[in-house]
Amino acid sequence: MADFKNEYCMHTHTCGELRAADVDAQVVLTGWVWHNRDHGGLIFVDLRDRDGYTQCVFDPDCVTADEFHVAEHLGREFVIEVKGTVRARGEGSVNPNMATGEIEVLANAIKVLNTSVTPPFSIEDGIETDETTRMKWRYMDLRRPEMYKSLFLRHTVAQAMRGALNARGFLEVETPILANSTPEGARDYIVPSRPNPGKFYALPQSPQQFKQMLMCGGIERYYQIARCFRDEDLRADRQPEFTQVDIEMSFVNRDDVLRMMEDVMAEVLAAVGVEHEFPLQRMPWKEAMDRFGCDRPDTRFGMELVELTDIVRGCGFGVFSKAVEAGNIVKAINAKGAGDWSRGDIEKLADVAAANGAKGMAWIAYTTDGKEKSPIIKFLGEEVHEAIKKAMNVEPGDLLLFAADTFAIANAVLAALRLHMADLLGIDRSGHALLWVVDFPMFNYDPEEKKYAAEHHPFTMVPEEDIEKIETAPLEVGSYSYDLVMDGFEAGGGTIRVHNAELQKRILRRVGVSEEDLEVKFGHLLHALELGAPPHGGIALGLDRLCMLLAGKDSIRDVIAFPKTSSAADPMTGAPNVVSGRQLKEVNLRIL
RNA sequence: GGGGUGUUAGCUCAGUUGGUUAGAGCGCCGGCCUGUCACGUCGGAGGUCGCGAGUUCAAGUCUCGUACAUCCCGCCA
Repeated sequence: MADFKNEYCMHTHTCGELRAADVDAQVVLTGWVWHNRDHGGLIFVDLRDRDGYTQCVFDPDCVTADEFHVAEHLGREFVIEVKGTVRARGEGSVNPNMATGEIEVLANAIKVLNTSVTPPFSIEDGIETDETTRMKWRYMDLRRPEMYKSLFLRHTVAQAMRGALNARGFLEVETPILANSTPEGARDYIVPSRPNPGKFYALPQSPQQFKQMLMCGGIERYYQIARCFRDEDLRADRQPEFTQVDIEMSFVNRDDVLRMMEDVMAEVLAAVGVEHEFPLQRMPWKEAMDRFGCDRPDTRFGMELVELTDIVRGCGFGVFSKAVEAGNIVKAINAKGAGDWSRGDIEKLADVAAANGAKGMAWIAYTTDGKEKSPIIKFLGEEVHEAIKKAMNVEPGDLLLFAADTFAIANAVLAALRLHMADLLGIDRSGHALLWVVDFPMFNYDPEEKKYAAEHHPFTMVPEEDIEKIETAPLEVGSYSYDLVMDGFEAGGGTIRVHNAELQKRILRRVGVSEEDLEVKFGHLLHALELGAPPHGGIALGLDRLCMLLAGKDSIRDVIAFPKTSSAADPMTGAPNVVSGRQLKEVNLRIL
């Protein structure tokens, strides 16, 4: 119900707020015609606005013949103004399914403010209309109550963020959209500079460098609800432009940032009516990988990964024993309840494994009537099989799925299978689970490019005792990094930053930055660190993902007013589009 | 860049082994109807089967290509 005054507008009430207490009131409603039920001598019109809908009744005794004729010919989505009297509905005609179902408005005047052609789809919740159609007429899609609800939730989250951060001394500061290309990282969106022929801006992938500069500028506590841009392929949870709640603080350590974020999140969740325990669990990255196979575990259900490398070492099944010999790992999950599945259904799971890089997928099924099915039991040997059953806590009705591969692939495969099986088995994943994943390794190694890369980013502080290993044992270097994980999604991530110029140079060299680029690309940062940069750190939250999860949607498109399709296009406006030859010439560009 | 699924009326979909005039529900248009709320009821209109080739006596249906959407892998510090 509206919680603001109906002022500065044509109506006296919204379509969602009239109640029995308003009976006999003279009211003016405005809105869209939702459903029109013409009974010949009596017409019911459900009038809808963002706040709800109200039944308006047209009786020929109460309006002029002309006005009754108008009411007879109202089409869907006509925009009208109705003046009338609130009256209680008669016995038996109260509608308990609608908020305003106790009353109706007996019209004594109607004015058509605008007509409408037939809408391209029904303005209702739960429609299964193709997304291209919804996006082409996005303004019609937005009239659906659930879309308004999602945008309202997003507004509530954003305002709660602002309120919580404002109360803690954070300044909202805007940083440039016309920025510089980001060294490494995602592909940039680039913008030609007219006064600088041949030179380009890049839209920011995040305000990372600017917020560090703000700390160097003595702002001490900054936040921004910042649009970020990455020219990479889309996913259900990835759009080319998206929104981060970007936060940075000076004179803090990791624990300070995490506690601050927990306090802010507690206020945000309270604002949208979600309960969660605080402080949040802090799970080391290694533990997340071991138990869930990924760095953003959905901890709302079990089916955890179990490492069997030592058990199958030297066993008779070559796929396992050779993997162990090669220094790889063997892990498995126990999908309880799938033991009676057909061989065909189980083999289909290998597609999921293959899509994530597995060369095959071994399995053992234990039927509820005590039988064992598997292509591999005969190779394992009794002793090894028994050890596996014990390690996996096997009972009748269980299905074991195995991965034998590198650390990265085996974990990725089982992490995907775990989520896939949870879906197929209908495992309850309602509610929300937030946790921190901490202690990411500072570097990872890309064997194809034969180089080290930063796991988070190269501005991340490493623990004092690991600094000497940057050159000697980079994979053993830890980091002050943290991800906020919610329901299996990375809802945010951050680090304590390097504030020492020499250390920053060592890290940048480690990830392959040349001496020349140290000056050209990172000179401003390195100079800032030499000029009294305070210890600082921060975090960025993915506002779209957070709202998607809180709204219970499967895609961030449902919490973005005007999202892009998978080809990064907007069917409504037609963007992107060609530009004139004159425009190209002005920015010194020629299309190849 | 790769894989899966899909594209038939305004919307959501069905369409058998390749075979007569491509169907349904909703919506739309018209008639009737004074208590409905997914109103009811009678009648009607509405199709480049995404696009382009090919096979065939014959293609919505088979083959190839292509576009777009959607999910995933790569990618996303």
